[in-house]
Amino acid sequence: MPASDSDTFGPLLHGAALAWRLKLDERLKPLGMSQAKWRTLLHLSRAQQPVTQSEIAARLGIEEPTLVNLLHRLEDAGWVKRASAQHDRRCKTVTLQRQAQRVIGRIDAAARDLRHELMSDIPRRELAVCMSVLARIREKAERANGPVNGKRPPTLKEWPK
Amino acid sequence: MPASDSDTFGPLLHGAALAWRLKLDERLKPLGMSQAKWRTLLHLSRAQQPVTQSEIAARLGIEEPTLVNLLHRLEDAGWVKRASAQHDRRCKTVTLQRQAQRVIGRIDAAARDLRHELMSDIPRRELAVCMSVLARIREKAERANGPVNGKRPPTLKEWPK
DNA sequence: ATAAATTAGTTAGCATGCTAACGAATTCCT
DNA sequence: AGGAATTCGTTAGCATGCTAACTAATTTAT
Repeated sequence: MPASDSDTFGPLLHGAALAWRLKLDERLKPLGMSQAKWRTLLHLSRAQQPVTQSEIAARLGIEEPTLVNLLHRLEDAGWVKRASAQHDRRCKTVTLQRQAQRVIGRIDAAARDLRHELMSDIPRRELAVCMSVLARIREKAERANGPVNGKRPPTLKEWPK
Repeated sequence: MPASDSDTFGPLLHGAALAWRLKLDERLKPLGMSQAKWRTLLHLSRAQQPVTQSEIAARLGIEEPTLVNLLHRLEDAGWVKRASAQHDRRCKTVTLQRQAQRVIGRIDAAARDLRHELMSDIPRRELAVCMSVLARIREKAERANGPVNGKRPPTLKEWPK
């Protein structure tokens, strides 16, 4: 079933992304997990060194406040622990709890299964084309003559009045 | 710049969708608009007949409660008005306000411009392949052996205790 | 005719994302 | 040394999506 003309690119893109996330969330829910949380844990489990919040945010491609929120939920549920770093008291290091290390394999498996189900019968070539298109679009959307000033406007405190 | 192997499909898909939405929101913000609101208005402006909420939700591919929320904001901002339908007192019809009809052209233009900027230099063939891949993935993610029971569980009231 | 089922919309509560603005700590520059 | 700038994490407030559970109205079936 080819994508019809009435199905324009924008909605199709958003719809596919949303449907994927919801389906994964549905599968992970019995494990007390969700996509965003899982991606975070996955990154932590791969890191050899202790990791700071800004590193995680950068790696996941989300903003710091978003991550703070996410970590709150992960911490409340006992998946991770935060501690102040000694070398720099601004930083906090985030580490996996025991429980998380034990369960993470099963969670990864569920995510891998879904990925396989969704993409396995799509020819390699088509997938490659699709990815390159998406990469170009994301690239442009992230640049695309944004607000004229590349720099953020000064904070109120800097211009006190 | 081809999508690298390290950029796996999932994050790429979500990233592209998010980046697109944020960029459009950024452009529409000066007009007091956003992607979700604009899609809703667009549908209303195309409809010849008065439209009910469930029709809109179905057309936009979102759930009813999501739409209720959206309409609240649109109504508060004076873009649309809701009224009870005569033929069926359960229904409400949603109509565009004057103000909306006047501005909607400019909003569409902004959305069209962005679409053009993001996709214009991508070859037609590649776009078609990408869309067909996305359609297949969305399709499967929406079905993909969900919760075993195709029917929703009964409400508490139906099984009073 | 009436009890049961369905449909339309709502409310409540959550998840995931954002920007703006801020405090505390560190680094940089003179 | 000391003020300015930067960096890290936070809070507050919003937007967009979801599911669960509800009320009110209508339709269906007995």
